[in-house]
Amino acid sequence: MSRRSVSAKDVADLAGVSRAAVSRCFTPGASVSPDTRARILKAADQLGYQVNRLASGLIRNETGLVALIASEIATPYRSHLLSALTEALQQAGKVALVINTDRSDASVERAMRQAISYRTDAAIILSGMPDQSLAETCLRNGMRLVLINRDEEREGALRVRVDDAEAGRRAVAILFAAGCRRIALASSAADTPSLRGREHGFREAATRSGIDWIEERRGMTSYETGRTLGMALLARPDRPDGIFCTTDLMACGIMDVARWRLGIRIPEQLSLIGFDDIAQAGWEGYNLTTFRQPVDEIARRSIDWLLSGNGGDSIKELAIETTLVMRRSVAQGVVATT
Amino acid sequence: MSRRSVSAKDVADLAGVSRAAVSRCFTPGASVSPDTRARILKAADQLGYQVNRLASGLIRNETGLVALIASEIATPYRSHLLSALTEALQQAGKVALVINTDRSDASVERAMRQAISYRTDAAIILSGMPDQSLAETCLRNGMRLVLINRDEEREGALRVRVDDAEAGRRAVAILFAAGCRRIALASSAADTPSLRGREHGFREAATRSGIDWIEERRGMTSYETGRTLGMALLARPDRPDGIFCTTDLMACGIMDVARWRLGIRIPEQLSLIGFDDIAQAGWEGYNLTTFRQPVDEIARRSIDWLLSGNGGDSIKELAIETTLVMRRSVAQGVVATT
DNA sequence: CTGAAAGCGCTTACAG
DNA sequence: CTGAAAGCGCTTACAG
Repeated sequence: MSRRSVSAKDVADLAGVSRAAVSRCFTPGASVSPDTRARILKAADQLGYQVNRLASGLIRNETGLVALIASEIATPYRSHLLSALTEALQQAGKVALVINTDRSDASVERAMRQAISYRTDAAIILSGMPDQSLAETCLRNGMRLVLINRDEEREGALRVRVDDAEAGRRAVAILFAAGCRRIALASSAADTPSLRGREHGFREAATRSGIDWIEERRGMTSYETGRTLGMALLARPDRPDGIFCTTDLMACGIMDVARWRLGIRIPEQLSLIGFDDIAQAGWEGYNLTTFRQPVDEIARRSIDWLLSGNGGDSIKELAIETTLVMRRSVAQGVVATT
Repeated sequence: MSRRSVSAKDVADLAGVSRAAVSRCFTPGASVSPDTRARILKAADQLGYQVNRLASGLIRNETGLVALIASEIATPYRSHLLSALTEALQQAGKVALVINTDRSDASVERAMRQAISYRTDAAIILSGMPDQSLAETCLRNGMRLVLINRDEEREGALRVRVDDAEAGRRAVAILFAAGCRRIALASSAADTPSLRGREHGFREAATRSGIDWIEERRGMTSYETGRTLGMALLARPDRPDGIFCTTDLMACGIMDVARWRLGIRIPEQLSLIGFDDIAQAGWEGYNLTTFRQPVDEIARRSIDWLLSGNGGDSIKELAIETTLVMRRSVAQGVVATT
């Protein structure tokens, strides 16, 4: 705020060269003689010179900034994904601008405008959805768009999708094979694309199998909601003996309520399957069987796409596969299912 | 990358005014007649104009960017703090540039250079420490510096400290009051200022009280380390009946190993106290008595300081108090201690 | 209130 | 290989 920082001009003066030479010295692949390069580098080091990315972004039309737009970023799954994304971005020489939203359309819109303001090279959206016109504005400005676990498509954007429905279907098969005869779907009322997919797959397979099933959907995706869900599902006389919970975080809540409040033994009296494979699912206190989202792969492939020029016919959809992580929250059934 | 985005010139042309007028229209407090303002706003909206913060940052010498430098950002405590900081920053009209480090000096240095490159208004450092000269470079450039839970001071930077040692001392008193007669300190080998403070307080109080105590320090601060610590401390015949663990995350590991591997009942056979009050500490499966770090307060006060001009004699240190959260991991002792 | 002009720090053809 | 010059999109005195 007070003093201005050292500029290329300062370095040029000290090294006895032109400003252009200094610029070239810091531009990969530009031609500078070894001698002047050495002089410039020395002067730069002496002065503590750091190229001003604001100015260079302005004329090169590439800032190195990538916006990460998400809600509930302190949540285990989200923070893991954010961390992977940030890391992958850094590997690629970019830097993450993280913008918190409250999942309302208005806040997503505000976030997108921020991204435009800073002329980020791309925006990766993990929650909510910008409307079509705003997305077009971004694309028109040359900004690339990645939508993670979103439903709708946006012309020119990359959609990253996980096989949610398939997981829901497999969960039913696993519970059935474990000997469960009355199963339940537990989910939040958040109504996001991912949740919908998992719910849909479950319902489809459960209905088709003819097995006795119920469902419960409440609140937002949180541990607390899991507890509510657990009480609603397990405090009744005809309680289910198997539950597929659309999120590990909620599954932890269900498990705790079952175990500590209702005295239900897991997996002997209740089989439970989650989704995400957050760190806690692997903790000894939970040992939750779940579907793992390959967070690092999602991050890596998203960033790869971002970096791979904007070829007109580049891929528009990335299908990511989850993998089943068998732990100890499902009863040993008659048949081992994978 | 392809096309350039719409600029103030475009808006000016459409509205039939000068570029300066457009600029003023988006500068709070600048004088524009209601009539021209309306025309400009209309044109801007039509064109989808968004002020270029790169350019404005360049001349105003204020970018609105704040760097958040931290390692292990997917960890419960860190992600919570990061989330609070991001949120507070947004409330203040700033935006967070988050930079991941691996806690090595080199990576912190790289992060700081990034921050300088983007001319962030400030940098908030949660892990590691930049060397003096680099910190001075930042300060000289008018960048403000906040050090959270760091030891050393940097002239002109704000240090935010939590009463770590006091917590360590109180933990000893609580364990003693709970009837524990052989207590242990469990910590990671990470050797960060916060950990050192908590360890120091514990040792001091334990030694002074004359109670029988041991300690174990291993690995990095993680759940897994907690399990290792638990095995080391609890699988021995003369195992402690009370443990103060410097981090909730590790305490969860200790608790799980005690309960599920060694069959030790908590709190009947073992009292456990953690630190941080991460979400999991409040989960029914853990119910961990711990010291809460007021994350939102830390974030809010740090940002307040950032915003409050750089008055020469502004405060340089912020002492934050933790509060004891009594849950159910400590045995009911003779006396209730708070 | 409003516009013309200068300037922030950079990069990039264009000559030499 | 190197420098002079133009220009990126903005803001801010300076006149009017």
